[in-house]
Amino acid sequence: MRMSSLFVQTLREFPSDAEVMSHKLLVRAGYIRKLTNGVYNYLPLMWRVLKKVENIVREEMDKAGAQELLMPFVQPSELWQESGRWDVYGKELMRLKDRHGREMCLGPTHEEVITSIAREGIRSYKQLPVNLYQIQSKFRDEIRPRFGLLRGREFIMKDAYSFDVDEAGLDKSYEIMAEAYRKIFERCGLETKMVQSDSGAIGGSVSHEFMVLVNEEAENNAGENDVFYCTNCGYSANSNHAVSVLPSVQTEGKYFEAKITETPNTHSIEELSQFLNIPSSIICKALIYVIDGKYVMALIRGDKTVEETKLMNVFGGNEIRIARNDEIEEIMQNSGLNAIAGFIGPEGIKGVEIVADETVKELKNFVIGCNQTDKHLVGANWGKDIKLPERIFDIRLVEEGDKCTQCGADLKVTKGIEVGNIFKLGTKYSKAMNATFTDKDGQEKPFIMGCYGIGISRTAAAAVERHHDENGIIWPLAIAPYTVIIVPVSDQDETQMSIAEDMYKKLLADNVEVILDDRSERAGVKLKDADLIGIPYRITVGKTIKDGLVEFKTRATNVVETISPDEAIQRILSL
RNA sequence: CGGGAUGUAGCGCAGCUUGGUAGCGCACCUCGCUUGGGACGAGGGGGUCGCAGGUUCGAAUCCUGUCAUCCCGACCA
Repeated sequence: MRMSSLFVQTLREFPSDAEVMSHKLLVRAGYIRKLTNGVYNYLPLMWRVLKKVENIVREEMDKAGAQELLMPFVQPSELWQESGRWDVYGKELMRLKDRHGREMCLGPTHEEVITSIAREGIRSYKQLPVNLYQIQSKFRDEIRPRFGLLRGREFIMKDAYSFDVDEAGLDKSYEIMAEAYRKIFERCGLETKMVQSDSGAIGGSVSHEFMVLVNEEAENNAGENDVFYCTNCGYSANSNHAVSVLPSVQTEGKYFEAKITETPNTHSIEELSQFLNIPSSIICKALIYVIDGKYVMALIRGDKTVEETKLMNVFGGNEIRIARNDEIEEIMQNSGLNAIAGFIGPEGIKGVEIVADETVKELKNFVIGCNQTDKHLVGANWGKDIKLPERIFDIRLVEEGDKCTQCGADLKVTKGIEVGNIFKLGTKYSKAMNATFTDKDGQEKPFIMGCYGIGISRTAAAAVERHHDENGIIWPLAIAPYTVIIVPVSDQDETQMSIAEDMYKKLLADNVEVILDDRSERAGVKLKDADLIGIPYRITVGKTIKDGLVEFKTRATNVVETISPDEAIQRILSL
C-alpha cells in the first residue's frame, strides 16, 4: 500500500475524550473513530488488525475441532422467553420491535440461538460432541461504555458453544478450549493468566477468565478487574471469586458481658472503633443490600469488605446494590424499630434475609448494632446474647496479604483486562429450552453445554494497552496491520525514491504486507507517523544510500541496523 | 440511576465574568521554499457557537428547559 493513498488520518494531539492509552492511540493513529457512545468505526488499519486476530482465533478453533457458523444479529424474544432470560437479562439487552410489534433484541450473546440450532440438528449421541462458533458483532447496552474498544456497546466477539453427552465430555471440551485459548493469546503476542471466576448472569458452575495483566503503576490503568494470585502456587482468581484462609481475630475484646452501651454519632465502623477504643476486627458490621428488589442483611467482621457478587450468588440474584437510607427507614418501620444506618443489627429485623460471612462466626465478646440509634451491643456472644444466622457463607472480599487456601502463601493483587472466558454451562439452557438428544440407552437427555468467548476487538485494544511507548503503538508482529514500512527520507532524491520503490515492489511480489511512504512530506512527519501507527519494522532509505545501505529499524527494540537493501528484504522474508 | 464536569470548524482550545454579530494552533486547498524526527512564507476554504424557548434594540455570552459527551460508583468479552 502506498501511504499517499492509504485511508488514514493521524492526529497531532490525543483526543480529549479518551482516557486510556489504547483508546488515545487508536484514535490518534487513525485506527478507529467514534460514531456514537460506545460504538466505533473500524477504519482500514484497524480492520486489518481485527482480521489478523480473527484469523488466529479461527485457525486455533478449527484446529481444536470447532466448526464456524454465523448466527443472526437480531433475535426473536420468544427464544429468550424460553430460556427465561427475557425478564432477567436487564437493560444491557437492547430490545426493539419490528413493524408488526414483535419483540426482538440485538444479540448480546447467543446461547439461546445455538441451543435452538442444536435441538433441531442434533438427535443422537452419535453426533456428539460438537463445538460450534462464530465471530460476530455483539451489542450490549452497557451502563457506562468507556475506554474505547475495551468496553464498547458494540464489539466483535468470538463465541463458541460445546455440546456433550455427559459431564466428562464437557470437562474434555472445556480443557480443549482452555488450551486453544492459551495458544490464541500467545500467538497474539499477549501474556495471559487463566483465573477462576464467577459465572455471573450467563449461568453455570465453573468458569475461568483469561486476563491480560496490566502494570499497576501504569498511568490510567485500563485493567477493570482485580486479579488475586498466589505468590507460591498457581492459584489465581478474579476478586469476585477469590478465596483465602479465614483470617483469625487477634483479640478477645475488652467487654466480657453483654450490655447495650451509648455510642453517640458512631456512624461508621471507624468511628465506633475509635469511640470504644477497640479494633474493628471485633465489631460485627451489618449492611443492608437490595438483591433483585429484596432486602438482605449481610453481617461481616468490621475490618473486612463484602464482595457483592459472592453475596448476590447466595441468592442466585442478578442485581445487587446497597440500600438507600429511605429503604432502611422503611425496614425499620416495618419491624417496629427506629434506628439509622450505623446502628442496625440482625435482632428484631423483619422482612430481611440475613446472611453472615464466615468471619463473624469466630467472633467473641464482639460489638454489634442493636437497632437503637446512638447505641451498640457490646460484649456479645453468639448463642448466648444474639442468634447466629443460619446462612453462613463466604461473602468476603479477599485482600492482599491474605493467605492462599491451597498452600498458605501470601496472595497478591494485580489489575487485569479480561480478553476471554470459558464457562461450563451444564444443562441450564438445554433443560430450559428442551434441547435433547437420544443417548445410547435410548433415553432423551439434555445436552451438557459449555460456552467460550473471546473479545476480538478488546484483544486488539489490550495489545495496544500492553505494547506501546511514548511514540505510539508497537504492534506484535502477528496482529500488525502491516509488517514493514519503507520510508524514503526525501521524495526529491531520485536515488532514494527508486531504491525504495524497487524494494517495495520486491516485497509486494513476495506477498509481504508493506507500506511505501511515498508522500511528499518532510522526513520528520513520515518517521513520526511510522512510529505512531506502530508498524513492527521500518526501512529508512536516506543519506547512507550513496554507500548502498539502508536503515533497518525494529519498532519494539528501537534497534537500528545499517544494511544493504537486499539484506533488509531478506530479513523481512525470513520473519 | 446517583455524584462531578464539558458542549464554539475534522482535531485541540480561547472568547462567556462585564451582551455589540466569532478567533487561535493543527489539519485541509493554492503558490513558493524546504526534506533524517510533526519546518517556513504568502494567500484561501470551512462554524445554525449541542438543541429549544425566554430576557434584550441586540445573545456564543444572561435565564429556563432539553439533549449529548466525558470522569467516579453498580455491568461484562
